[in-house]
Amino acid sequence: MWTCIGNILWPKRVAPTLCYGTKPGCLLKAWRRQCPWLGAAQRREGSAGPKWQEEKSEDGVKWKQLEHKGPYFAPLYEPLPDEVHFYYDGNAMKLSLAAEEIATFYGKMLDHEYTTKEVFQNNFFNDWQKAQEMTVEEKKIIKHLDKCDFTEIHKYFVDKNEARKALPKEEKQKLKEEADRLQEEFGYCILDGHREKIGNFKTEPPGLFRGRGDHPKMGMLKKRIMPEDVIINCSRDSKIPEPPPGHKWKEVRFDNTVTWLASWTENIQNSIKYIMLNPSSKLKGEKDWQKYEVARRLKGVVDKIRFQYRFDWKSREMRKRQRAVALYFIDKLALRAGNEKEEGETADTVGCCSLRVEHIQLHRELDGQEHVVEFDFLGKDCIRYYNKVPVEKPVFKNLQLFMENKDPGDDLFDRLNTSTLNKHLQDLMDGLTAKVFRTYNASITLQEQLRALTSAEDNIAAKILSYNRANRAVAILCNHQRATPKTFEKSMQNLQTKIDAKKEQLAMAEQELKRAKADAKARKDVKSKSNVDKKKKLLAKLEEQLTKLCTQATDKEENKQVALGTSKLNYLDPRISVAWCKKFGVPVEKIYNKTQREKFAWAIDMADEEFEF
DNA sequence: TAACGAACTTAGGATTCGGCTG
DNA sequence: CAGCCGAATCCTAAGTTCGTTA
Repeated sequence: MWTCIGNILWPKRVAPTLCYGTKPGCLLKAWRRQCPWLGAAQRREGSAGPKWQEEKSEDGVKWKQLEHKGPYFAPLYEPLPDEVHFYYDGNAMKLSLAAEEIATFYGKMLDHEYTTKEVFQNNFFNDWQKAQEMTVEEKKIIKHLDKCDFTEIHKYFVDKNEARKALPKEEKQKLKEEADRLQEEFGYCILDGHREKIGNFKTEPPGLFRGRGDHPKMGMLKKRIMPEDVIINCSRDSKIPEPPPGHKWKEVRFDNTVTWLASWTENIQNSIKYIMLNPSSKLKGEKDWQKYEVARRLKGVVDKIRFQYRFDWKSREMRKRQRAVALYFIDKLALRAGNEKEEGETADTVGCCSLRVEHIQLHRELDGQEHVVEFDFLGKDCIRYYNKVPVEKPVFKNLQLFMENKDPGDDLFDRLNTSTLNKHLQDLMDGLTAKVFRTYNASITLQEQLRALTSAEDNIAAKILSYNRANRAVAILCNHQRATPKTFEKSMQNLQTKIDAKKEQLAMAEQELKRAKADAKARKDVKSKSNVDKKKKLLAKLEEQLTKLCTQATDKEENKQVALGTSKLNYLDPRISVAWCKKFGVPVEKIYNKTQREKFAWAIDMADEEFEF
């Protein structure tokens, strides 16, 4: 009934239908009822009775006990050796400690494209010149960035890196052991009696802010986090973490309605950063499970919702029409919700609700298709979304209406925002928000594609290729892109060389077969006949190897700019993959690596081959 | 109801690892 | 054994969502 994964007992094969159709909150309760270390086992020990369980199901409570060591702080800045100089206007200049540290941030990045951007340079220079970073004298001298010469600093760090790489084995081993020791000391916490891995146990080191895309704040100084900036969260009765010697925490609090262990406010966007648990933890696993259960509930009502929004395309109310068209995009194209963003604070990116007129173009007819919408905008992380989509006629007509008398920079959906959209979705299904559609459509697509692409008689390699294709279909739907790997051309060439070599071998084998056949015909003895068979077999083997290489090449080419990891990690119900593995005899290790197996431990244990999303 | 803040998930690029090859 | 390459891991930015406040 129960099974131990890592150091946690999980319910074995919780029937997925058990919680189907209930509120998200009920999932947790069902889990708790069945999870021994949350319920029965504790009671048996007599340490906690029903009262404990009651407390546990208290609204918003995430844990009962939390103990940890606090975050790890990287060592302070080490000044440059005397022979490494910074030059201003051709003259060597010894900088104050603070100013020098910031100079090294820039120097280290010299061969990065960032440092060629004007915004980056200006932001850096502005922050560098601030009083608390540069002394008055330094500020008097250092007036222009283009007179600053960081090349010696840059070289120093490049050399240092090389030296580290060239270190003898034992030295490297020592460094590794030290890192392991840190992981051991700071990398875990005790949550409700179980040792759980922390996701990010180090505070973020200082440096220059690297925003994505055209970020107005790129190059600004990201300050060093000190214990005095950090809030610790743990249980009241636990051993309170010790701040580093000579320091104090900003605050120690005991809030069991949140999941973070420590937090601080970051100085670029003034937002809060958190130390949280690793995805392998029960806390995160449970959350993940819930997420997919909500998506599965959407499966039950999605037809109704689709009918409803089609109906709303004809509504008298503009508000409703816009909502219905937006929802159609979110559903059909898996667009993100698209919150409004503060102008000038971040890069100019949009999602569905924040689309502007300039982001779409309408074509009554395009490439032989009717009512085509051409999307072209920058989404999350400044990744371009470009797509030409034939839409249903009422959608097309509505879009024309929404765009009437508007400037390119105006909102397409001017009567809509994410909050009103989500409010509406909440009415359609408990727990439904815009992002659930992405999860649902991703997972259902994987399931359908796997069904369509997998043949039971295929070998393992072919099955994995099918899996990757299904995975890729989802990644394309969700627009998960990556920069073409730097080594792509080269590795593609290598593969091509292999293919060519194989072809040559094949041609040779063919000739040999021909010769063997002729020989057999002439001699008509057993030996020459068996030789023909041998050559035939060799030929078949080579042919198989060639097709394998060719599929590999196709796979690689198709994957050039597609990132499979994001959907695998965040959108695909792992139980679909696990069930597929079991059904087709594919070892789960072929699909999930070690980290992924840890994250999806709950699903690997729970799903049998019958599982259906 | 808009603005803000908090908490959490999702994201791609950078860095490191580890196995293979010449 | 160095040097290369793809995979794994690390890193932290950038989203979504929801609750609170003015």
